[in-house]
Amino acid sequence: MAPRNRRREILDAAAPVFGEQGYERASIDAIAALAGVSKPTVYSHFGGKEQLFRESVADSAQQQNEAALGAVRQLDLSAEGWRDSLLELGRALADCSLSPCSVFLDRMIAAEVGRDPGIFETVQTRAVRPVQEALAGRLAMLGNSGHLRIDDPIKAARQFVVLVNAELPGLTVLGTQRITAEAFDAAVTAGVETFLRAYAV
Amino acid sequence: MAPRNRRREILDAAAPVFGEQGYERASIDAIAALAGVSKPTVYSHFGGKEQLFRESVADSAQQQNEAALGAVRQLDLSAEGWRDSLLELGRALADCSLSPCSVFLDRMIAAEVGRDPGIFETVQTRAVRPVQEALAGRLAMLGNSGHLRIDDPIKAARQFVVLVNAELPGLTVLGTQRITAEAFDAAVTAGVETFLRAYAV
Amino acid sequence: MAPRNRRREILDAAAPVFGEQGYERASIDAIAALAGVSKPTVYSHFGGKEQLFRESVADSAQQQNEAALGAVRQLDLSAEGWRDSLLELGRALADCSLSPCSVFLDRMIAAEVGRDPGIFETVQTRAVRPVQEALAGRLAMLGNSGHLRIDDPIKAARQFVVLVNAELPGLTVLGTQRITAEAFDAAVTAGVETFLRAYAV
Amino acid sequence: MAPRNRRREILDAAAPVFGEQGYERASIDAIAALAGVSKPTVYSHFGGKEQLFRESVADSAQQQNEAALGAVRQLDLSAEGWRDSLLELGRALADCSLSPCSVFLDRMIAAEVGRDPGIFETVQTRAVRPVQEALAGRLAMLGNSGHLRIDDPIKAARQFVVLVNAELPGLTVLGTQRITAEAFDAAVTAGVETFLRAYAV
DNA sequence: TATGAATGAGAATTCATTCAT
DNA sequence: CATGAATGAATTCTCATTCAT
Repeated sequence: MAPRNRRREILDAAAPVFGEQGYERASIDAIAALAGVSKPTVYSHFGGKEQLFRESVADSAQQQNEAALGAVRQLDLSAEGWRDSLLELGRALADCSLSPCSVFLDRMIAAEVGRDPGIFETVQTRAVRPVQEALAGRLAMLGNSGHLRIDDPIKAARQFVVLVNAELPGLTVLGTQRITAEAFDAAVTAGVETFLRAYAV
Repeated sequence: MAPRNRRREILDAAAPVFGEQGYERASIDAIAALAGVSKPTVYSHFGGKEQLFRESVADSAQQQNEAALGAVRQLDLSAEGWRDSLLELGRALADCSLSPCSVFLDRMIAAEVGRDPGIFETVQTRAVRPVQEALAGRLAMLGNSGHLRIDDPIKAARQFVVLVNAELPGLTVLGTQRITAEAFDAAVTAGVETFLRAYAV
Repeated sequence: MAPRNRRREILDAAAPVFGEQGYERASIDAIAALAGVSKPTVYSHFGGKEQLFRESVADSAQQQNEAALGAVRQLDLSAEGWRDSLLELGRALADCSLSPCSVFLDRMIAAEVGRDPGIFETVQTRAVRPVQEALAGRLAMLGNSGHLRIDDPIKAARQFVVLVNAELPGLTVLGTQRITAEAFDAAVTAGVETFLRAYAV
Repeated sequence: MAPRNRRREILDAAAPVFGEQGYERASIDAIAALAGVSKPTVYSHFGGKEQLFRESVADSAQQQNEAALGAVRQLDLSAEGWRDSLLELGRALADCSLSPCSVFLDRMIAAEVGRDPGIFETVQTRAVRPVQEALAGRLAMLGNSGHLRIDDPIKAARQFVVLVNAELPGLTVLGTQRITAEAFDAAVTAGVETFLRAYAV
């Protein structure tokens, strides 16, 4: 009844539809139906499919950002806890990568970057870089504490992320298949261990 | 006149069209026109758009496979040469990842894996795994020679690949933008160095 | 603040929008925006697009009527002045035909008479016939004074009008293009002269 | 069965639909249905609504041209017959003006000239001017034979046409209503007589 | 086998019109 | 009264796919 936040409802419907069907196959009809509104309402709020798509990507990037940033901020820098906490951070970031939101983003930017290069920049700016920089900052602190040997914190952060995620695309068929907790843990641990072998003092 | 290899001509036309436009936007008309044949000819050879797409993906995966396998086979295992050669292999694999063929595959898989998970398996089987296994074999040999400490060769191979490619998507906007030779070299070198820090004896 | 004459404001906005875009293309949105009111206000005042259109046509016909009637009333019937004055009247009527209001009416009638024959009758009753009758009356007086040989005043009036306007549609592309004063004068004069050759005693 | 001339069939269907409904209201659906073909066939033959419209107008102008030119060519220039023949020509031209084809053209150019000024020029070039010039030629011959006093043949031709048609729009509600033969004859005769009073020697 | 011509199904988008406030 | 928000219906256009030749 209460027509509270149509915009929010439409965005929440757009993300999974775009994510599952892709930009072209996704129909405004389907998004409107899932949002429980009519097609013209979508148009009056977003202007058109392309704009809705861009806003949906930006919105998902924002959510992605917040989730990942939260994880990074919880990294324990203490001498006793940092190793376990780094593994935990690896798990959290890998979990973020498997979230519907992130799977959606990955698929969309891969598929649509040719048509609209702007979305790549959007996602980089809103989600990837902030997380990378936050993570780089933490790694630098671990460097300063003498726990890690960090020459270039941004590079190290990027490598941490790719190592942690190295096996997941293959195991989850790009996020479309479930995975056991054990397999997940093993994959993340393998990445973190290699990172530590390369960077630990 | 001589309709020698219609099939080959159509596949060669399909890859760039699918690669640039994506599955949905690519039209059989465009592919037929680029191949210099008429639409029904495409249908008589491939049955339909979906099948043509699958065969195009498989075909590109095959090419991708051959290029990458060639690079792996040239890895020099000698005591004097293996380090430089490993860096060279990193460059070659990263170069493969930026080839139109590979960019095409990445985009297609990302876009269509939801609709047809089979293509992921196709590409894994035809391109990713053979290369991974070949690379794993070489790394194992370097382990046996005492140059590297390789516990799980497949895992090491996967990590080598992700480290080598870690920076490239960001630098090239997923393969859509050119990059200077210096930037390319620096990115690859950073990956190989980290790999060596983690794995070298 | 004072919502004095909403009705008038909407009619004044409707005429140019209908005139420039045509019935179908004209949107209530555009009219409401130009009038500075909201869409439902238009509906509460006029009931719907069709009715608004009819009222707009009737309103324009009224204005057209008044302008043309004014010109006819100024015809000088004196022995010395009637010839020059008749030419002047030709100019005035031709000028009316080129007014935005008249161009609007012509376009609307042509476009919509099939859908709503009533608007033709409206315009005939409110604009065409009153002018024709007034002009017929004046021509009859010139007949009575022995200056013209008028058998059927209404017919003569109609012929006067068509002769005076004979060249204008072609020269102005149905009122959409400007025309020089010389070309205008020559066109009107040619019509009046032929009228006089046919009707002058 | 025999898919002889789709193009012709579509044009023959387009004219009445555009003529009765106007450009905007006319739907490709309706035209396709009347032509007995499917929508995409219309698109493959004409590219789009706008182009179909232009071709339809040009086609109607051509038909209009041929009918009217035929009438003009039959004008009898002999001393005994020219007066009766001129009246007959008036009837023929007036009849042309009431043909569905001509009514269509008049409505379309009036309604759409603002949106697409090109159609006005098309109709002028293909239908109006050729007829005007042919008629002007004939009137000039009657001038040379000493039957008429023709100063400017083109002007005379234009005036002949407007005089002959002066009453018809009003009587037929712009060609949408039938008219008795008597009324038609009286209207045409009135126009021709006035023309003769102005131009006969 | 190759093709020109045709089509059925479906997509984005727009707009007159109506409620709830 | 005036309005912001919402919708049902309709329209143009595209495309994969199929016959008849």
